[in-house]
Amino acid sequence: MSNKRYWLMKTEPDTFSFDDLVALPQHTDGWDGIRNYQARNFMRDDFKKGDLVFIYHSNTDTPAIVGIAEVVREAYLDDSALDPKQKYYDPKSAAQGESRWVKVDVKAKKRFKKPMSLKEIKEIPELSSMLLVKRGMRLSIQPVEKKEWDLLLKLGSPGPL
DNA sequence: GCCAACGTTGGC
DNA sequence: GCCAACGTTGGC
Repeated sequence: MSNKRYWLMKTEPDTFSFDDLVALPQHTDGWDGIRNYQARNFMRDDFKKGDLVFIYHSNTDTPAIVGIAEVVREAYLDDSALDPKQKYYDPKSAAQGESRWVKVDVKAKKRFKKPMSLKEIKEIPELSSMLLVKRGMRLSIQPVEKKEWDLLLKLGSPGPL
């Protein structure tokens, strides 16, 4: 487990919040609906069981990192792409008969006692390397460096769910 | 393979 | 609601 990696996943709290994840059985859900190749490739090729993930609320009043989750199941097919009734329906996948997208299962572990807002993160020079603060960076799944992770952990004071 | 048009993201 | 940035699509 020495090669554990760290990640950040965005979610829009109006659609699916950290609290929604916590409320589920085992605090666990499949992270489906990712429809971007770069994000998919991270999940498919690099996400390993035991990796840790910051959950980030985007497109909301105060965008912020709000908690921590753990990867509990590695990549498997995201079949929500095949169902026309689903929000994340993907006609191309349906035409192929197999989803081109994948999901992983994540389990909520800790809640930041002090959510780290995007505004605060931007004010910390040591975090200027984060993809999150780069202009125009919309990637919904991003790698996080260990030193960035450790600093955010210290600042966010993670506690029980 | 190029690239214009279009759709989405997401901060503000 | 605005709109810049970016990704995808599809005609050629």
